[in-house]
Amino acid sequence: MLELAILGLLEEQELHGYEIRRRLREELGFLANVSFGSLYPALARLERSGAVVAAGEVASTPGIPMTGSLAGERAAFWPRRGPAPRSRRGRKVYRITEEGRRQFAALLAAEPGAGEDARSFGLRLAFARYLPPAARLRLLERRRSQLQERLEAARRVAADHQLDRYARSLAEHAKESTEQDISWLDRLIAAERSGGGDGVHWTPSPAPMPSPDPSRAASAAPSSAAAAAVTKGLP
Amino acid sequence: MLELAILGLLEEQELHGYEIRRRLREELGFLANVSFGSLYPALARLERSGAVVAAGEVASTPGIPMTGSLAGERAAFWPRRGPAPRSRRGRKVYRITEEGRRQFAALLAAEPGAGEDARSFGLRLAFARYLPPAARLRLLERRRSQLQERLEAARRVAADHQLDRYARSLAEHAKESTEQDISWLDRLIAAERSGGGDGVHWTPSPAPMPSPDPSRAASAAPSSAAAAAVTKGLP
DNA sequence: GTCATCATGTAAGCCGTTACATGATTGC
DNA sequence: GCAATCATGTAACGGCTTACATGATGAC
Repeated sequence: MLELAILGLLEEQELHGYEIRRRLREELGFLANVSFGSLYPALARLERSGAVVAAGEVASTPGIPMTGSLAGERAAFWPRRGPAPRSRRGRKVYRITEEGRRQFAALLAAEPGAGEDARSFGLRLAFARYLPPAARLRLLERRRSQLQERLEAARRVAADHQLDRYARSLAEHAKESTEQDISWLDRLIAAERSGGGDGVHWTPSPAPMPSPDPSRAASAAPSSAAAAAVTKGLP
Repeated sequence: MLELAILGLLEEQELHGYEIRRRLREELGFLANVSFGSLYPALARLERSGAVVAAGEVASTPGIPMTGSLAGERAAFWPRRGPAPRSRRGRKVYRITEEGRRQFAALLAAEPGAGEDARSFGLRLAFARYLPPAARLRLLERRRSQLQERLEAARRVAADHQLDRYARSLAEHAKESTEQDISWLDRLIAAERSGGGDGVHWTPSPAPMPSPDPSRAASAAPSSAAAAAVTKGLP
């Protein structure tokens, strides 16, 4: 989960840990309170598995040899957006690798058996543009059928006469918001079926991206995949 | 959390582990997939801490001495509701104690600093009838202010032009459902303020309940505090 | 010079999950 | 007798949180 979110953010641009956390908090509503205690170890894992590299290390991609000037090398990887970097030491800017893109695509497309909650779905939807249209549709429909089941359960509960006012109100509210979630999904699915074939919204994730062009970090970014809390899950 | 849910269910009637899990799944939408691997250890902890006792053991409440016939003693604690008990061995029927009621009241009233998510709130609301009116109001208002903050964050995100269609849709949906949650809460708060003072809905939890009357298990129960998933949290 | 913020990390521990192991009861 | 369901538990492990430790930079 965290890995997926991190890789998704890094698909767009290079970032350092602190900044990743800020985006997680401010832009993705779910995962709002990931702490450094889980973020940094996650980054370390990703680095060990070869999914990301810390800036300055040009990975094993040949063609861009190190100059020998570490400082110069690192300077080239400072994030360009935002106010000029203020602190320039201690920051470890991470970049996603080909292997990382592969992992990202795999995580994104993974169809988790039972453990798909709203956070997981929301996260995947936020990065849905990296998903091939068919997988996107499956994601939406899988979610829809889960919500449908939940709706039926909610209806059963709400039908219980014996609930006190609080439990009843809770049950009815649950029923109603599930209904609204479903109709939202239905709109998304319809849009996907009709206009979806245009391919406009598919940025193939494991794209051939042979030379890690530094200018990409500065210019690419259709902005962060942001999207606040669908989840009632967190604060 | 789990402890709170278990104690809440046991406030109403005696139950054995398997049945507790069934209710958790079917009636409380959150906590839908607690597994035995967490449920049984939780029950064991509660038993060790004196919050619950297994049927047959009359706790340290004097006045109802053991007859010596264990089988007879246990028979008196089979749950009376539902179809006649089919399997009659291996079941450990738990009953809440005075100490358990104390713990329940404490857990229910606890004001968790930051870690209050929808599950936690939903659970507390489901058992809100055990909360004194003032605490109930605080619970609702605390939740409202959290949602208010979330709404503002969601608005900021939704205002971002650069979102792709999926992230945008997600952000807008999040904004709208948060708005609806807030207006639902506002209705609850209003109801609480006006009609709330009647005391009708307060069953003081740590009530004096000196002799554990077996008939209570059969007759009391204003039904389980049930209420399905407010949480988008789980399946 | 000191405070707030930025920035990275480690250690302990909680809470829960999956998977495994066991056995009784009922229906066929 | 066998399978399904009911019923209880243990063991290993995973992920995330809290709390702690450290230090650079910039503002005042």
